[in-house]
Amino acid sequence: MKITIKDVAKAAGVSPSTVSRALHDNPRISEEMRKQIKKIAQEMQFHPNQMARSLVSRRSRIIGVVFPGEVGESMNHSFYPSVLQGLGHVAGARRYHMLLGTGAEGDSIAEAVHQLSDSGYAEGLIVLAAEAVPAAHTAGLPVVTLGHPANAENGYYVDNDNVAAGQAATRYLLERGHKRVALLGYDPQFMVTADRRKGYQQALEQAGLPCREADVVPIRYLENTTDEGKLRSLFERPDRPTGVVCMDDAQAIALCHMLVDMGLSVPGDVSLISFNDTPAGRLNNPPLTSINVDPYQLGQKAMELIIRLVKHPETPPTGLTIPFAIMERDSVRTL
Amino acid sequence: MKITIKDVAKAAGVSPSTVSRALHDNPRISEEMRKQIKKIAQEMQFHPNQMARSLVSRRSRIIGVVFPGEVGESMNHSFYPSVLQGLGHVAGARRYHMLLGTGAEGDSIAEAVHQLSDSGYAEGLIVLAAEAVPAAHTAGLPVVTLGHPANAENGYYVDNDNVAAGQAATRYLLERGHKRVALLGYDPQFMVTADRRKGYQQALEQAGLPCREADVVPIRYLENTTDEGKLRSLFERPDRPTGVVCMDDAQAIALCHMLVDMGLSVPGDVSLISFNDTPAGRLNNPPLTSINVDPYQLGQKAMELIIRLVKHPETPPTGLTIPFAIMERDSVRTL
DNA sequence: CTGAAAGCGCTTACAG
DNA sequence: CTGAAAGCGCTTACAG
Repeated sequence: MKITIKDVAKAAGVSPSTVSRALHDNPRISEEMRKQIKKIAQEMQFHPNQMARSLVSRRSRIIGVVFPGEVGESMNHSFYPSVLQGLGHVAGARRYHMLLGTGAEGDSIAEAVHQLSDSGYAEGLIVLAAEAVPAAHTAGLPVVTLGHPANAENGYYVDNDNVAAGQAATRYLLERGHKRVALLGYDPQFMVTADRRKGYQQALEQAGLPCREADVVPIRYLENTTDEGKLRSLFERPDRPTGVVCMDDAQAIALCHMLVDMGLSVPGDVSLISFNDTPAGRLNNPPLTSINVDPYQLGQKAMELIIRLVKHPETPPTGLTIPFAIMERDSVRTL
Repeated sequence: MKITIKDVAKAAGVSPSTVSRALHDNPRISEEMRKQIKKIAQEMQFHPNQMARSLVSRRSRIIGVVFPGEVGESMNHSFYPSVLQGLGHVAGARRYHMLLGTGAEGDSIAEAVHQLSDSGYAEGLIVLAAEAVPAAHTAGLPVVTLGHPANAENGYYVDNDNVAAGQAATRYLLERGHKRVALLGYDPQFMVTADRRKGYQQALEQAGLPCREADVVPIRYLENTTDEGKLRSLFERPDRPTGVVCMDDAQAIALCHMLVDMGLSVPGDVSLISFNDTPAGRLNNPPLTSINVDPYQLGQKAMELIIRLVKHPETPPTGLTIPFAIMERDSVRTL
């Protein structure tokens, strides 16, 4: 039923070897033979069986991709879709495929990695999280992570310089006359926010400003009412922050709503700068000044790196840093 | 280097056939032998080569998934991430993998389908769009689409009853005293919006209300200023609509901004009901009354259907309808 | 209950 | 320039 290389060989009156070579543009085949065979293969709608091909070549042209959290969950973040787009474009251009780390409900990222490497299909893995991936789990597959792992020297990764970004965001506010700026969304569990916090502190120090414990609000989402209470009280104080650096547009938007609800105006009373430059942030009122971390390029570079890596496993550890840009809009006021 | 079934056989002092059978829990192997072999395999960290396995079994346990538009692009829509989550959960539970339709910049959905089926890895395809997929492109692979194809009788698909949904949304407004309701976001290119429009018209007719051409605004996004102009003029008229059905929360949010900008209040002057029940819609001020089409379940059912289909290709054409629900919030006022 | 053999569909030295 | 043969790593009738 399914047509094989033998069928083509028979139809062309040659051996399977010759067909194989013709299809691969092996130079040791006469020009006309090659054309002839290709034409026949085309007519017969022959598609070489990838399984067989991969079995001998040891190359599947498949890269496994694992997302943090549950599959799709992280997708809601606008950051990941852009990353995926970057990954997809270079994968497509290089004729590679992406295999998704699926996983039953509640599976951890380690399990997804495990499952993907065990599948035996992927030649390499892209892990969209900086958490160290236990080498034992990757079954020897090369891995590139998005975000630098704890021991950056030994890893393959693509990342922003998040301490520089945190510093830049903070400085942006300081340079516009803000003396008390808060940091919203710090989560010690995530390297990204830890790095940005570091930059935040540096900027404060360099400006000779104190770094108050109460000013960094270590929450991730505003859903939690306890946390919202903490936030509210921060802005109820007479010496409230006049500027805040938010880890994500979504937080900034929620904060906006809260402030307006409290009778405070943005940027009239409080200026906001955040991260990720999302569509929602652009649609916000006021449109958010936000740092674009170039997720598309992060994705591109990650895919390029893993492809290089599967082809040349001896590639020395590599860390790529993608530049970020402050997108100036209307949520920051100069004092 | 990479350890094979032969190595395990040698270590266990049996033939490869026996190892294979033990690993597959073939009943014709003694209990102790099975355990023994499994233990050894485990210790040796043996992972059977999937390529070889698939080559003989003709089963890859891989389902190809193609998204509309460019890879990742559609992900920004919150609808697709949820679908993906549904797909991923059942795939994971059934030990299936998902292969993404990648594609170079600007590739069409047809090309993605083509590329995926040509890859030879996928046993079946899920196409997240209702556009008819030319059979010629699928190379005989079973396909399930999200959204009913033009000729629903012959297809395999999962969908909402979008005419009922359009009708329900419209009726929701009519029942609350609205006499003139507009429809925003109609795009003849998409079956979904065409179906909803049909439902909108039915609701109007059933209420004995006229269906004015000017009241259906056939645009997709509000980015386009010309379109915004058209919209504005619609609401500048004294007999402006008091209610509008939006195809998506994002449009409703943008419309909200526009109305506020025009000095109109939501829901004071204009009531809004939209589709997709997104996080952004919930965070909007006011929170949006929106129809949840249950994308997660759409994904689950689609994956279940394709898996059934690859196992039993003789399954007769099947169309699954997923129920929707109106999530009542604060963007609709009773007149 | 277990093994030897054939085969899945391709590729690639090895001969010629 | 082309073909016959061996082999990629597994599975599965076929014997015993």
